[in-house]
Amino acid sequence: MAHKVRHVPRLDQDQASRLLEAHGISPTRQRVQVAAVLLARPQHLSAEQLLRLVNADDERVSKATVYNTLGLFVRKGLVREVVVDRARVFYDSNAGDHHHVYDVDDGTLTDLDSGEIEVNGLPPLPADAELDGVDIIVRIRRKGTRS
Amino acid sequence: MAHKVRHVPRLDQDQASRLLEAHGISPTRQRVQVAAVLLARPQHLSAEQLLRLVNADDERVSKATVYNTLGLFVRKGLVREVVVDRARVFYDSNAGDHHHVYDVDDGTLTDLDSGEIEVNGLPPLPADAELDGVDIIVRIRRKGTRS
DNA sequence: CCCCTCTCTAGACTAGTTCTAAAGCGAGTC
DNA sequence: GACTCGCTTTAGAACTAGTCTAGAGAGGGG
Repeated sequence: MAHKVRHVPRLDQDQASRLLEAHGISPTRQRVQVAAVLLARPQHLSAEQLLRLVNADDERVSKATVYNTLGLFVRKGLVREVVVDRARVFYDSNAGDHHHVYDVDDGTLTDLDSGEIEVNGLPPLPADAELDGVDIIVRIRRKGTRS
Repeated sequence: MAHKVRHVPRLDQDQASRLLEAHGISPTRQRVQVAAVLLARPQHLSAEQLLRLVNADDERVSKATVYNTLGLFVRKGLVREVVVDRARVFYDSNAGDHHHVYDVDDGTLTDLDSGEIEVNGLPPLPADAELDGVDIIVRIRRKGTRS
């Protein structure tokens, strides 16, 4: 049992570093770890899941750093924040233009390619405002779970 | 200073009661108070704002009751819950089909008539699922506030 | 008047997130 | 190599929105 096992899929460090730099983020050890886990594949993770996953192997990144890092990644456009309900914020490793289907009953979030959906008739914005994004969340429920 | 002043716009009690009953909610004193304030006009209030407003005059409704009552109103379709960001859940006195513009900088929420906006290409749902709703939030930012 | 059910309440509790103050790190300079 | 400066990370405390609990109240039959 002495060999090192990685339980969590990760990008390799160089690849993660390059992604950070490409977004103007200086690649510290901790940021690279967080990015390596979150960006390993298309997925939606909460801050806490990510904290657990990052520290699941030998790494050590503090809670505060995970939160700071996620905030930074979002501001820099590397990942996307998806707010689905009161108690659930997900970080989406796919920052591209797409929307989500949220299953209210089991809490899962699924991507919706933005090619599949189309929005027309967005109103003109106030002159001093600019568009930050359009979030569409399609909420579904298992049949018969209405109160 | 001895006269009773109502600082907060409210529906009259009978009207509020009737609205509750029409949605299958038994009109207790507390529920009527909450409804009278929230439904007085089209608006978006957080649970805490509502708690303060309801108790601003002579009324007394506890925090737990305000939360329970809002949850009930949402389940019964009397009001709508709008989740815009991590720390902000609004209750919308307009439960009809419409969407929202959220100003990221000042935290205000504005209605978008659903006639103005149109969504096409919603994917087919899984067989055992039904649509709970489609939320569209257009996020705007004052120019030059990008980090 | 009693009982049963539903509702309300204060206040304790929880979870998720942010804050704080101190320590660590790394890139340039001498 | 040692010094400095600014940025980053850290542990843990603090904060906040919301939920839970256990007991009190209210109202409608019978």
